[in-house]
Amino acid sequence: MQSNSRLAVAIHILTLLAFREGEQITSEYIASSVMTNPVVIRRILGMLRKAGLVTSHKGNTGGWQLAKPIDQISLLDAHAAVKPGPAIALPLKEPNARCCIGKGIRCALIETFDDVEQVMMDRLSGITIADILNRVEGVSLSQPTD
Amino acid sequence: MQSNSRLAVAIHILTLLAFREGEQITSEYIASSVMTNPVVIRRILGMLRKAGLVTSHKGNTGGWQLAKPIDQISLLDAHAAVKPGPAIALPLKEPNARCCIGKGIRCALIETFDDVEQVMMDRLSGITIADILNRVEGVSLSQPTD
DNA sequence: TCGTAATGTAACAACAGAAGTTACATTTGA
DNA sequence: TCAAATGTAACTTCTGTTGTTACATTACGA
Repeated sequence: MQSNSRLAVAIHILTLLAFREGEQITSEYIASSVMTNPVVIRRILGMLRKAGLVTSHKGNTGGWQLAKPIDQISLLDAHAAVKPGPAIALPLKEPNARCCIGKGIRCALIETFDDVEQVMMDRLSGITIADILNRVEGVSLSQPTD
Repeated sequence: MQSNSRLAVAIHILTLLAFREGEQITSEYIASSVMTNPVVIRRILGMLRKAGLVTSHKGNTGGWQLAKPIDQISLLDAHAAVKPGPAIALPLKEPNARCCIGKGIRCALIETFDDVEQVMMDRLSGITIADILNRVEGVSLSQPTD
C-alpha cells in the first residue's frame, strides 16, 4: 500500500499551530487546511499531545496549541510521536533457517536497515518546525530577495 | 499498512545468488529460502532483471544468476530496481490552497522529505551485496575471531 | 522429436493498514 | 443551561501487498 502519511500531516498541523501561535486552534479549522476530516486530525493531535508537543483545552472555547517554542520541536519529535513503521520493512515470515543464507539474512538486514534509518533520523532531528514555517512563508509570500 | 518488503526480499535473493555464484538457481529454490511462493520471487527477479542485476535462462535446466560481480551491486541498485514508494509519504489530497500554510506546506514537505531520503540513498549506495554476504556468513558460521 | 522442468505472466483471492465517516459522551466557558 | 469544542469507539471504504492457481512458452537432453 502507500505507507502512512501521518508524519506529513503532523508537520502540517504543527506548522499551522506555529503560524497561529498564542491562539486556540480547533481541529475543524486544521482539518479544513489539511483537507480532511476533523476526527483524522484529532487522532494525530492525540499522538502529538501524548508526546508532549501540543496541549488541548476542552469545552466551548477549546482548541489546541503548541506546548513548546517552535524552534524546540524537531521533525524527529514529530516522527517519534506518530510512530510510522520502519522506513524499510522486513517480510512478515521469517526465512528458512535451514538454508545457510536464510539463517543469517534477517539479522544482517535488521542491522543494515537500522543503520540506514539512523541517518534518516539524524537528518530529521536537525530540522525544526521553525525551519518549516520559514520555508512555507518564503513560498507563500514569495518575498523578493533584494 | 506495513509498507512493502520487496527491498528486503530482493537483497535476500541477490545474496543467495552471490553465495551460489556460477550455478543456475531456480525460483523455487529461492522461494524455499525466503519462505514464500515462487511466483512472488519471480516477480521480484523480473524487476531485478529489468534493472540489469540478474539474468535468467528459460527451459528445462534454466534458472537465475547475477549479472555483475557481487561487489558491484549496491543496495541502492536493488532499491531502484524494486521501486518501493518514498520513505516518507505525503497525503493523497492536496491541502487547502486558500490557507496560508496549506498553500506552501506541500512544497516545503517535498523538499524536506527529498532531502531526508537522499541521505538514506547515499547510505544504501555505500553497501554492496558482498558486504551483506560477508555479514551473513559471519553470523552463520559464527567464525572465531582469533 | 518428445517429455520434462523451468521461466514468464495474467488473473484473482486474501489480508492488512490507512483514511474517512458517523455517532455520541464529556467538558467548559459565556 | 446552551453552544461548541474535545475525546473516542465503531464501522466502512479504499488501496496496495502478498499469496495462489493456471497456463502458455521455452529449451535442454534422452
